[in-house]
Amino acid sequence: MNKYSNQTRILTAIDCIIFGFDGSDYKLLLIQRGFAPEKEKWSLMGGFLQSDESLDQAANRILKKLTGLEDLYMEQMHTFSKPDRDPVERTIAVAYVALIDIQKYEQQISDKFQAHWFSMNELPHLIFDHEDMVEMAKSRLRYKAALHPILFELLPKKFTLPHLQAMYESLYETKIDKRNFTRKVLSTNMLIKEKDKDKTSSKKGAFYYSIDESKYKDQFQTVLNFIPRNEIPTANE
Amino acid sequence: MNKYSNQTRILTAIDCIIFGFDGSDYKLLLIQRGFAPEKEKWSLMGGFLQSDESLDQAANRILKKLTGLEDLYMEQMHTFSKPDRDPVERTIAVAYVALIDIQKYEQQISDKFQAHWFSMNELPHLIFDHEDMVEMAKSRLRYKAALHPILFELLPKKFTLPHLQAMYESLYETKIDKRNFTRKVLSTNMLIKEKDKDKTSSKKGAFYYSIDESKYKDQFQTVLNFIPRNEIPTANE
DNA sequence: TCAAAAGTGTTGGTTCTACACCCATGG
DNA sequence: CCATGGGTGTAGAACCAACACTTTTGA
Repeated sequence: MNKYSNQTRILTAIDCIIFGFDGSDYKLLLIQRGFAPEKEKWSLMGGFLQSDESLDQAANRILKKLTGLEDLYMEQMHTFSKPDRDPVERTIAVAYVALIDIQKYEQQISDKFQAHWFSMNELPHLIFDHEDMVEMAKSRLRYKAALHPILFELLPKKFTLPHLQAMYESLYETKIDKRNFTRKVLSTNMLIKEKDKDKTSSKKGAFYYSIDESKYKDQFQTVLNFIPRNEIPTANE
Repeated sequence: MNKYSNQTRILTAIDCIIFGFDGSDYKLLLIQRGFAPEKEKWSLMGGFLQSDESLDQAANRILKKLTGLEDLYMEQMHTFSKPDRDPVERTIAVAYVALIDIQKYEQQISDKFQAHWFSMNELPHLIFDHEDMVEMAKSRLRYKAALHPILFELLPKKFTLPHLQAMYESLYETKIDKRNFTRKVLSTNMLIKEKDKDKTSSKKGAFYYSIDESKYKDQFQTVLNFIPRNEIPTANE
């Protein structure tokens, strides 16, 4: 097999920005780095691309190893490449964004790995350019969630309308009228009303809803409008 | 300097999908590959990432070398990584999308390089996974252009409203009502009406317009609606 | 003089936002 | 029995899509 000559071969890392929502705050799943440099500092979950796998495979491998979870919503976000971004050795990093249901994660594993959920507004300092990655991921999430029902990936199987609304209000740091919000959300027909109620946050209790998976998939790419127009953010990057 | 051990170091390529619009058709700028394998086959403009540059720098370097153009609209799209995508040697490829004004390109160079504009619907076979890249780029362009005034990057300094409308109609393969279209476009205040007319495509002639750069930049990230709702495509990827 | 493309307003339907009160219940 | 959060309808404004005729002028 011929080879390209006189070209630079470098390391490719994969870093995962993992979002969760606990009912009132957005969270990021971070780990304490187990090796030098920056040992014990907090970082995104990451690893190196191996010779026989694609980036998607690598991202799934890494996420499974560190959280035990598979088949998550995950997509490639951006490749970071400043020559000095890793002081050890030239490395480019492909950032992936995953959205996961915190409850599922907590059932799956507890502290097998030194992973920890941090509130978005109480993040520790992160190594390398991981803070840049997080910023871009937040901005992309805000952009995308304004147009597509992507935040549903963060929800547990059963959730309430107030829970859903809190998720949008928190992401956009705004208040939304609950009558308008309910009407818009239900008009998509993506939600199925359950018979039971969540009584943990009020005496009256709020009905649970679940996702109608087939309608959800159909409509995933359609452009929605859950957020009032003037709250739509100023796009990605 | 310590190094990470036992990790795979691989080549990183940059490939550029370069869109143009000639007044009636979308075009892609392709080159005939000058080295084996697949010598003389058509391919996207590409090159390898060097040790001292970022991906953005590399993409600009490659584009300048091959077209002579600088300061183009260009953004990173996606990183392709199937292990066997390049039969010579494991290589990941970061695809960039550029939008350029064909007229500017034609002034700048002619055939210094074996580059050629192909109509989107008459593309030759491309090497490796370049056809996948083109498909993704088309789909992303359709998605993004439905929401942001990004197609303006394809226009010459002076253009007419029928020209602009043809650009949208061609991308979405649809007819748009010219009264509604004109009203929407002008209501953004991004266009400046010139005093002269383009008489090449009608006897009456159509007034030239140009971009109000500052308003364009302000509004680049706002969500527009030039395309009727039911023509908006089904999103990226 | 006529063919061919440019330019221009209105109306009806839909969608959006703003807004306030009653309901159910656990304590 | 009352405090707390859940649930629901309407009206006015804004926006959108559909629609047809007049203008200009080179050939």
